[in-house]
Amino acid sequence: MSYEPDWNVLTSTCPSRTSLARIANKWTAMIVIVLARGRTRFRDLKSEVEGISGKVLTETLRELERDGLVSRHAFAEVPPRVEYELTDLGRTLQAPLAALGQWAETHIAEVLDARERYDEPQ
Amino acid sequence: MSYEPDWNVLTSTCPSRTSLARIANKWTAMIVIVLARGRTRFRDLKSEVEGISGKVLTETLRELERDGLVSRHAFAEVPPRVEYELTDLGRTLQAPLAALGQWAETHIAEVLDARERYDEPQ
DNA sequence: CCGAATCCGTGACGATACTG
DNA sequence: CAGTATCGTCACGGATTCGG
Repeated sequence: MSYEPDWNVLTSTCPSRTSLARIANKWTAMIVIVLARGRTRFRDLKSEVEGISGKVLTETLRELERDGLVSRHAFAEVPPRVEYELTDLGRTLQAPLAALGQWAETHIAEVLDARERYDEPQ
Repeated sequence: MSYEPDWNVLTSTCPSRTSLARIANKWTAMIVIVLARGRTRFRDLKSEVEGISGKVLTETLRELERDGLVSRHAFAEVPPRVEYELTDLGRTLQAPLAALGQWAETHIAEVLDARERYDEPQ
């Protein structure tokens, strides 16, 4: 669990970059932000992360499950019910990704101003 | 500068989501991590962010400049020299994105273990 | 030579239809 | 309801060329 300085995301062949690619992603950020509130069913996740398609939600959840960040709980019912929740490892991502979401919301006014200035040089 | 609760990255039409999409990105994260060390020229940026193509680096820097996170300084020399640095706004992103990079490096062993378990169920 | 534009292939993403 | 499958589109990303 100690920090391993040999791993460097800036090195193209370093495995840590594959992990960065997964977590530095808008869908991942939004899904983790919602899952931070607690165990959530697929359907609710889909409606809370507005605009995500079922396909992309499924794929992203699979990758997060594969990386050990999310656990999947399926119930043998009709209609089916599947719930997802953050693992202990996933919960360590909660704060960093919530910070990104907060940043976007807090600084969007400055960003929009900058875009205006950039888009109309005159 | 106060937090504006009307802005919500989970809402598909909220402008803050476009900002999240830009910052929750692996290339953005790596570029900001390198720029955090100080003003850097294009060529050095390209070699420090291993594996990034010139095209993607140019495009990402343009978008970061447009969003007011990075400033561009071009010199009329031969060969050309262009330097990039974080703006004040961009520096507020330094900590959150460095945290993501740190997370990837710190937890990669656990992630790799999880992948192994997921990929060979037996 | 460095920075950026151009060309083009691949893969991500969304929409729809269908199954258990 | 929770996927899976298929397809069409389009942005991302790499290789190459251009410009200064």
